[in-house]
Amino acid sequence: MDVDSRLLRSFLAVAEEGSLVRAAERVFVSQPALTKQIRQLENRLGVRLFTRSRTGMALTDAGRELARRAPEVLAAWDDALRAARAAGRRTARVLRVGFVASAANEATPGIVAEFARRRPGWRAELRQAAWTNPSAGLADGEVDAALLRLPFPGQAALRVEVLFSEERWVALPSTHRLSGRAEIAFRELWDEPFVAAPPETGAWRDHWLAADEREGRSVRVGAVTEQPDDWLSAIASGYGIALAPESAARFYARPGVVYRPVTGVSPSRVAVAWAPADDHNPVVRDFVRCCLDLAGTP
Amino acid sequence: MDVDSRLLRSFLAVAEEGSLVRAAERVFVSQPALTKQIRQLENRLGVRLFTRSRTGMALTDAGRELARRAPEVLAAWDDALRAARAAGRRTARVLRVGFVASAANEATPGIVAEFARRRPGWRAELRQAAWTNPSAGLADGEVDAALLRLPFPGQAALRVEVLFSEERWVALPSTHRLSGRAEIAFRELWDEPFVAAPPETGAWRDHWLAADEREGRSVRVGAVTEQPDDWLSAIASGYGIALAPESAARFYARPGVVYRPVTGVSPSRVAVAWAPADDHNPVVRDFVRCCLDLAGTP
DNA sequence: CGACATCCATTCCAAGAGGTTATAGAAGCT
DNA sequence: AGCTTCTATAACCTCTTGGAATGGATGTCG
Repeated sequence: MDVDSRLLRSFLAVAEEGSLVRAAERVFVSQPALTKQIRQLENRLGVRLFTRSRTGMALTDAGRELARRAPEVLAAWDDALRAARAAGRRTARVLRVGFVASAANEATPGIVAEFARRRPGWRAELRQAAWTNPSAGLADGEVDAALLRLPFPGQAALRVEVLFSEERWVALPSTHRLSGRAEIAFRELWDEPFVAAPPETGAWRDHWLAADEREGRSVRVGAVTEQPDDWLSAIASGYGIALAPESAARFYARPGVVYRPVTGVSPSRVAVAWAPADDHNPVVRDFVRCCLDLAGTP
Repeated sequence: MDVDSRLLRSFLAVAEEGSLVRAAERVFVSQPALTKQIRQLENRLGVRLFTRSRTGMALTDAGRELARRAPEVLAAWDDALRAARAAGRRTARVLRVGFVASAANEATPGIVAEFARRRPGWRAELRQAAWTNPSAGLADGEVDAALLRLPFPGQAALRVEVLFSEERWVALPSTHRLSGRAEIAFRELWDEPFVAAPPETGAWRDHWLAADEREGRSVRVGAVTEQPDDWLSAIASGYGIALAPESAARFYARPGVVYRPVTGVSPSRVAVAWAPADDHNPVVRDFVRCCLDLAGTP
């Protein structure tokens, strides 16, 4: 009765999409591969899970039953694996800290050092997350704590402590007509194309487009990027401009890109976040303490 | 984070046995295969699950955590698959009925026919179970109902209705010194070697050895078999004798084996059993009804 | 003290699972 | 009729996985 959990995930994707083609691209495999996976699952169960037709794949009774139960099974599964990993980290005395690129700043090395001082024997392991993962792996248990920019999707389900605020500047190609200005009013940028984060990052994307500080005007998106490198390239190549924390001017300097202060946009806030399950985890608490203590003293 | 459930089962086996070699034979794979499976699981989790030594495999903290959670995850998994299968059978209008070989009798075809009459469109599917599976697949959800001999292991967790009683006879090799007798007292057989069911069948095995009707004397086991064919062969070859229901004389006649009435042993009881979860399942209830109605009328 | 037994790890090889691309086939839509 | 949009199939390739044999380390026993 052994089934790879990937089969169940594929099954759920097909069940939810109602189509092999759509599910295939969601799960990042080809459509024939999915066809085979589903058939394999059906054979192993000895039960038809879908009725096929030109209009797509519709669940049978058996399929509906499986689709009803599969999510919690997969969740329990992931939980167990996560718990094992966490236990391993505990004995190895490693605290995993995720961060999104833009949250890196001058205080970070100090925080890590201070943590090592307060927790002898422990080590903070930093892992950078792509922008498609706006909670930096906290939401799915990949890390124990995260340094983030607010707001981010899933924020409500996590504990968050704001560390400091930082002005938002704008990153321009050096060839841009405004690149010579010492300071720019945000309203001058309303009609510029922007380099944006992927749509699935929701509120986070909107924040960096300052979507709600444009007095209702819509945003022109000139490019979508997932990583700092691509982001810088896109700006340098003139696909668009972008808001960025002031510190990006130091951390993400690159020929062809200039950073200028912007007036008329709210500042950005950097925070440390952790899972509610770790509220009483002394190691996580210590790390958060370090962050708060060092936030103001770069 | 996809993991084949087989990996988890292997992991549990190693965790429980504390040894790759022993776990390997329990899971029916070679030891190198298990070595690889465990390492694969560890790599995928990024955590050591065992500390290796010549004395065996000892769980790490992470391993202990996983071992603690894995069983219920696997159970939930199996439950979900079982539920899907059951749903499929429901729409296909198939009732699966397990039976152990010795419970087959003259009434069985009548029961199936009567069930088909009462539930038009439905079909009872009979599946014979090996003696190593004394609940005939009911305990693990393979079947919806089962025809069994009492007592059997796991009986307490199931619903049971006795259908009828039947005398126990003895099956002897035709060359046996007592084979000419028309009737035999059980005490005359106390010192004979018996052909027995595998040890894991517990109370069921003891019942057919009449272990508690020997006034304390221990049983000599001449052979262990798992299937009727082997059982008959073992008797015919003189490895031992065995108690059997009277109807076996008709259902399992074979040259070289004779059946004789025995006095001094209690009769055997045939029952229909089902899972408590199906208490209100009208189809199962109907089937049970058919069994009860036809039990007395071969 | 040497032969042996008992672990787990490693190597090599064969078989199979599972993926991809290309294509077929069915059926609605314009 | 031609086009689109589904799923199914075929052909091919790669990588995984399991088995047998073997190695290495370490107790154990005569």
